[in-house]
Amino acid sequence: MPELPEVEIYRLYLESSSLHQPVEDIEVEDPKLLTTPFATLQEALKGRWFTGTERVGKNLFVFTDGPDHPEQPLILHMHFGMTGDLEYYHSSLDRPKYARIVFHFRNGFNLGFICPRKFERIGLIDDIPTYLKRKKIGKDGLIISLSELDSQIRRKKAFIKPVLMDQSTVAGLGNWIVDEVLFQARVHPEKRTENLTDDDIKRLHDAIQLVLTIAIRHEAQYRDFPIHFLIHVREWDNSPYDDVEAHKFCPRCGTRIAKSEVGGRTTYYCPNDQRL
DNA sequence: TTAGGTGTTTTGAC
DNA sequence: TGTCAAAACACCTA
Repeated sequence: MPELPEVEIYRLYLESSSLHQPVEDIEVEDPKLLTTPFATLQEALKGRWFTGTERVGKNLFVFTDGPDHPEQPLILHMHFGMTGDLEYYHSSLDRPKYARIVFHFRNGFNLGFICPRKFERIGLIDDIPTYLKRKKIGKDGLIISLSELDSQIRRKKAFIKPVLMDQSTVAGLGNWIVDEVLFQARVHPEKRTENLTDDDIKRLHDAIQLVLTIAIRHEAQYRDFPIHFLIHVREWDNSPYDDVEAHKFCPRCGTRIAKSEVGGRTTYYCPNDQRL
C-alpha cells in the first residue's frame, strides 16, 4: 500500500528516470482519475518537462518547466491511493497492466501511472503550501518533532489509531504503518488520546521515526523488514515464511496476535504487549 | 460550529 | 462467485 515509504521510493524512481524529457502526449483512460480537466492538463503540460520532486506524506509533487511559460510554476500532484505505482518503460510491448495514465515523452520513453483500483489521482496545483492547507495535511512523518506530534494528538479526543491515520495529525501513515507504530510503541490501538501519557507519546514519536526509516531503507519491501516487526502477521502474497501459522504470534512475547476492527479498519495488535 | 464517527467509492485478487 | 482490502471524502450526529 502506497504510504509514506512507498511514495518516497516512487519519488526517487521518478527523479532517476523521468526528468528533463519533454512531454509529447498524455494518455488518460478514465477522466475520473484526474483532478484537473483532461484538456487543461494536456494543454498545460505538452512540451514541458519534469524538473524535480517533493513529497509530503503520501503526496508526490512534480515540478515542471518549459520553453513557453517558464515563469509560470506548474506543479503536478500525484496521490497513489491504495494500489498506485509508477513504471518507466520504452516499448509499448512493455506497457504495464493498469497503466491508466501514461506520460509519453518525446524521446520515446513513457511514464506509466499504474492504478488498478482507480483510487489514485493526478492533477495540477498552483502551489504546495496552499494545497496542503486546503487538504489539511499536517507535518510529514519523517520531520515532525515530538512537541508538534504531542500538540496534534492532544487536541484530539478519539482512539489513537484513527488519530494517527488522520493526515492532519501527521502526514504519511496508513493502516499497516499505524499498526506497526502502535506495536513498536506498545500502545493499544483503542487507547483514548486523553489517556496517553507523555511517555506514550514519546514512544509513539520514536516508533514513527523507526518504522518509516526502516521501511525506506528496505525500499518498502515488507518481506525484508526486521523479524521483530508486526507486519509479518499480515498475510502478504509473497510472505517469506513457509509456515503460515508461525508468524501469527507476537515476535516479542509469543502471544497470539489479535485481529479486530478499529475505526473501520482491520487492526492487528498484541493483546499482551499493548494494553488499555 | 465542528469534531468524530460512519458510509461510499472502486476494482482486482483469491 | 462473494468477500475483502484500502484512502479520502461526503455526510450525519451531538
